Amino acid sequence: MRITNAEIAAILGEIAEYLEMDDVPFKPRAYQKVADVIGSLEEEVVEIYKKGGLKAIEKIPGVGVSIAEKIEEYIKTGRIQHYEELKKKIPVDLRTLSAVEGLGPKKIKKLYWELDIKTLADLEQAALSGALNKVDGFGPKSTENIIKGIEFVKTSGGRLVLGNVFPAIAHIKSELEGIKGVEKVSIVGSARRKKETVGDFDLLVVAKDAQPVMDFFVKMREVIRVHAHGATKSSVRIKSGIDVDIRVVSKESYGAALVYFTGSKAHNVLLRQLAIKKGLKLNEYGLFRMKGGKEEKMVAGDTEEGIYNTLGLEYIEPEMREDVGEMELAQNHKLPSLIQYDAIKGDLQIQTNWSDGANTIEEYVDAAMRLGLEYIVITDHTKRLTVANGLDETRLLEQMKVIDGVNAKLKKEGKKFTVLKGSEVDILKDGTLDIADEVLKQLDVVGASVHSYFNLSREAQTKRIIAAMENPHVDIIFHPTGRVINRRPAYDIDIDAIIDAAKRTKTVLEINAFPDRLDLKDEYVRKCIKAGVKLSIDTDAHAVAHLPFLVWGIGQARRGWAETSDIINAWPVEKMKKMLK
DNA sequence: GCCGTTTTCGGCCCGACTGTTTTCAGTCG
Repeated sequence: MRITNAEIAAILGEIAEYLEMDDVPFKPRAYQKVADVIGSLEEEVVEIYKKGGLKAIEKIPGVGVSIAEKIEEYIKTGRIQHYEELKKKIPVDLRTLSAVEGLGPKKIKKLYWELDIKTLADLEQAALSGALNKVDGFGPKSTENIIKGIEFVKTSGGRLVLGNVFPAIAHIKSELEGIKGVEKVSIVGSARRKKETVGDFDLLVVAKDAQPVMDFFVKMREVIRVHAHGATKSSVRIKSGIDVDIRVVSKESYGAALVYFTGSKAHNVLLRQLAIKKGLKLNEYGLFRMKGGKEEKMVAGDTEEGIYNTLGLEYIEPEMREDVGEMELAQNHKLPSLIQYDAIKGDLQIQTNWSDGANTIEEYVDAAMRLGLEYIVITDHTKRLTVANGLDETRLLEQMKVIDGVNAKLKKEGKKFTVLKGSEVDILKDGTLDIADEVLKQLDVVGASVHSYFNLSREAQTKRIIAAMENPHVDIIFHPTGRVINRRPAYDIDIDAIIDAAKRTKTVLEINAFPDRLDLKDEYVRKCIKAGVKLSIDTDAHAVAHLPFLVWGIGQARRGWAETSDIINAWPVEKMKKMLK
């Protein structure tokens, strides 16, 4: 069983919480910081250790001698003595108890000492029996909130897929925009950074008078619970099970507030530290020049650009604000120029009712034209995928003739839109394909993907996919890692070997834009770009309603620092066709 | 416990809201 980064991050995070319980100064932050870094690290810590030993571990940002030794200890022995000792002292299910809203390390410690509460079940019993009420600092209100918090931990738990819950927040945004006196409403937080999953939504509102906004917000029809209802800040849970936080600021502070509430937290900490170095102070109201410990003058605040520029930085796009090296690039004015949200010219993966899609080729053409695309590629499943009514060679050839007909009609009507011929060919267990080469070579775009034998060994799975890339007609590997967020992990593959092979065979790797796929994920996108491997952004639409999913794929590409030159379907179609095999 | 173009010692990001404490700690983002 491999030791994962998530596992190491979780333990370091728990150490931070234990230290917090004892009011240890500064160490909790050091541990928490490393936990965050490792939680979002590209490379497996185990691999880093295998390659470079203890010294390599120490090179991870935030890791010094002491934490590096603890990580080594964990890799070698499967446990960390220091952690075991902390846990022995207060043997509680820290992870689960911390997940209860309003419960932090101090309260967890207190409840353990006073009532011997170790688990969520203990906590629930104490809350329901009224025992909780009698503990100093816990009143009836706390008990009530804890009962609700326990319910949420039990039923939901975890983050939701951004693309799936986004419509709910978009609706709330438009409702708020209708309130008199509201000048602007922005969706901020991880949703603005286009993280693939979100724990909550954050909204920023510019309005002269905050009270009417607060009152409207907590009384909206979709609200099922109000966590907080303050003068400028409120927080609720809505019917789709997600929390929404709102904050009202004045126009002068809009840029500072955007920066602050967009995050990430780690990115903000870096900005603040930079401000201090320059004798400034940054908060959600603005950037201030300091004198004798007091704010002397606001030097920026109404725009994000103003904040970044005054700090000597190039403007950093939200999708890059993750403390993964963007600050240094911004200081040196070397940020990549990210692909724009309107840059995609055609969709390279679409399933029609020839296989398991819901709509006809013509219906996709209409919908794609309305969205401003210039072309689409029809890529129905092939014969091995019988459940999807996959096409064999005969039906595929037949479909090509139909597409010729559609194009002729478009031309006759004077429409500048093209339908390209493609396929989503199945990669069989041994890496061969389920459609003959002489048919594949007649297609404009051949995508190949894995839909079976997800559990092959890393070696066999990697070899299988590379074999498909070596086929002279395979242009793109669709959803290269096969993960489905919150449902299924990626197949076990050696991603570096896949990327090397893609480079060597001039095969494109897909960024599948379907909200719960987003496959490749952001860190692999960055790896591809570093390696010079080209990418495509495709919806994998199974209905015309899925075509707008492009936005999630573009978001993921931007999180991977992709530029227009990296994404083949952002190029003129002729240039793209020339690049394909 | 970590870190360094103000430092190898002495710092370490900042503010709102809640609940219960009669003046503020804890939690959250």
